[in-house]
Amino acid sequence: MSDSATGSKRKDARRNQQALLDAAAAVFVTAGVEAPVRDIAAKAGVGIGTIYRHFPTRADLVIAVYRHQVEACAEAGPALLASSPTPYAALESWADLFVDFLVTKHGLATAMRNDSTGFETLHAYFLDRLLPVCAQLLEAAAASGEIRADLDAYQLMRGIGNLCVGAETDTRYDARRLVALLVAGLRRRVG
Amino acid sequence: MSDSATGSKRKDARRNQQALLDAAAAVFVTAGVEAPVRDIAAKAGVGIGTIYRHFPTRADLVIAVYRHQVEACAEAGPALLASSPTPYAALESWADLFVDFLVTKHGLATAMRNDSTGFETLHAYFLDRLLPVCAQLLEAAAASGEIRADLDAYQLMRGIGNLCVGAETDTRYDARRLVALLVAGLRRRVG
DNA sequence: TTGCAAAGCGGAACCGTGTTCCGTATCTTT
DNA sequence: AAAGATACGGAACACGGTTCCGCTTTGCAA
Repeated sequence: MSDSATGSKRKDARRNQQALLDAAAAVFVTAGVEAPVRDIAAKAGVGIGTIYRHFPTRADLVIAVYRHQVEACAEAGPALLASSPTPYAALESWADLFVDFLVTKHGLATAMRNDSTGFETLHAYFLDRLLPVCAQLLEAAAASGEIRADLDAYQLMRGIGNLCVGAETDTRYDARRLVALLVAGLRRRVG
Repeated sequence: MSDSATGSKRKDARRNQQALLDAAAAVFVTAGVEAPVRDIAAKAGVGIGTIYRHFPTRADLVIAVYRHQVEACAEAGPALLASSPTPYAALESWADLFVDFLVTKHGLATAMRNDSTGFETLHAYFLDRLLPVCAQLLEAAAASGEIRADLDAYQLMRGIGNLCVGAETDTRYDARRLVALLVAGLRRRVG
């Protein structure tokens, strides 16, 4: 994942990398994840070349900015499983958490679906980190008999991600609710 | 919606418009809905200016190309309601139909979510035409007591559309199934 | 048939974005 | 202080959408 690991020899390089991370975080909030690279560079007070040296692809930058939150989301999985009354309840809560994360990051979900720019890496990162967590929740809920076992974690993750697309720019659309409905669709009937 | 209504004075203008529609349809199949405008113009054997004169925005072109199929989808709603055993079954079938339409049009769903180019018009067209149909199905199924009545047609439409994003480029992802699950989530429990 | 105004055409040119590349500046080490 | 390594900046290029305007075609009228 590039040299995002903050370990460089030169002081200016480290300073610039941090400046870029800060600038990117700020710009992402106001202008969305797809903000022009030039804007981020400008905000950080560095040239365009510098941004590309530190983060070879846009995805690397986005990942670096959101790494902590993705990590938190991943760690919440097992935690919820331990603290919830049933595995299904844990799955519900985790889905909520994940949706919140996607929706509050202006355009993140949309960006990840955008075939255009090299966002496949981003997609891959999310999958790598969160798929196992989702799978664990899904399996637990299936094992407890609360849900059907015929949907794999990959599809559920993609489905949740997709439902979040554009959620932040449309007040008539409530992604969290639709995701809840989707998860509810997994539930065995009769209950 | 522009002069898409094939009524022009000059013969060459009408010919070119048809050539553009044919070319666009062909290119959409092979290169997706987001194919470069230049490619479509080239395929039709006309200049770039011509394409913009006939279809002021990309969306107008896309709409013109798919108008028939959208129409068919709209008309299928009432028909299914009449021919299905229950309103809920009709809703299920219609969702399937709609998903098929979106998924088989290379990138249509994705394009509609793409904030970038003027695809809002496209979005608006789909909504105008299909929302009432969806609403009717939803209301019927709610009235029959098969589903909960607390999700409006707009959100369901958006949800279905979103679930179809990227479905054609990922063999591990089955949009139809997820949409079925979402619809199932509407169902009242207990059965 | 011919003339001519209206309608339509083509594509060069412009804009905004991502990305590359290399001469120059800065840092670190000795 | 000098030299080598490292990083920087931003001009330049690629690409796709869109505009604009001089030129061509068409159809009507004389």
